[in-house]
Amino acid sequence: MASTSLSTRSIGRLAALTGVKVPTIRFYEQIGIMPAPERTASDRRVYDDAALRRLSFVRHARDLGFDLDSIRSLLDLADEPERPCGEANAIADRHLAVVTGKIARLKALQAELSRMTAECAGGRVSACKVIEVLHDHDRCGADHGGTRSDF
Amino acid sequence: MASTSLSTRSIGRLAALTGVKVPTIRFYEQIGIMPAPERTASDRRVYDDAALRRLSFVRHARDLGFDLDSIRSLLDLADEPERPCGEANAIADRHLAVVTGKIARLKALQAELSRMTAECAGGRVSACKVIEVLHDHDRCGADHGGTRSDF
DNA sequence: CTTGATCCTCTAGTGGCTAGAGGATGCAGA
DNA sequence: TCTGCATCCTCTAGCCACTAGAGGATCAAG
Repeated sequence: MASTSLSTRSIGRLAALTGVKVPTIRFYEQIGIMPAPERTASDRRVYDDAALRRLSFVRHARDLGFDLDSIRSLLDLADEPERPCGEANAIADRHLAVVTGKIARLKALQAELSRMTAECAGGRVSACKVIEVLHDHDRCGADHGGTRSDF
Repeated sequence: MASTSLSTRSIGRLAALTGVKVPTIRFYEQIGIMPAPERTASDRRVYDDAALRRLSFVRHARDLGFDLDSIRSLLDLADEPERPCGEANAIADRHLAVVTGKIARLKALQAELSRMTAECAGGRVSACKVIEVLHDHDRCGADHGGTRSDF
């Protein structure tokens, strides 16, 4: 195991170290993702190394697109090394499926959008393929039937 | 020109025809995407064919991932067929670039996530690749440096 | 001592809806 | 005619993950 340094830092320093913005750190504290840290006499937050590790974890998970609820579960798991890791895998798998689905939908959109813009000759709106496709969905390739959900 | 039928319908019927939910139609009216329609004596909304066409347009544009601000611009353009369509094309092109960027980022995430889950042997959390990668970003393939933005 | 960076709390806004309260109206069957 | 349910109305609040700004205290450098 590496030596555990015992330094502390302000919220701004923590923000710089992790790439998480200062208001976001306070927000994470408010919603319980980060624990309330110690304070100086003048009420400033002081973060220890555990906080630094935890926030880095959160940041990396957010970078990978996990929502804060999943991150809460992953943090709980990370705190108990003896538990089996099936749950962590399940969370990651679920997220992977979501990501894969999004890619598929976005690719369909990409195809449709490039068809739209490629076919437009650049005349007047009355002859514009972009507007036309939007007006008359039958002229659109794919069937984006039900779920708009998110992108 | 095709014959313009002169039928009308309730908000529920309009919702069924377009696939846009009733509260969403009211919301679109509130924010000015849809104009305030005529009302019956008992204050119920009555939609004509122009409203039906406009809402279908909005729905298709949303399906393609355009945000409501872009849709506002596209609606303005669609209402003036004599204007040149360059602006419509520009909006679509900008959106296409956004979509293409999202696909690229999501593919990187997909690769990282599947690597994470594939390498996990299914033991305890202490040996879990998923948790490990999240803890130590250096073991992660890609560099998701700055922008988390949206997914 | 002054200046400017950083910190504090608090509220409100973003996008694009969705959910629910609390009530009025409309329409079909018994 | 009554009953009951579907649909409609307005209004407010909530969702996610932040972000922005007001209004003020404190700190560190020159």
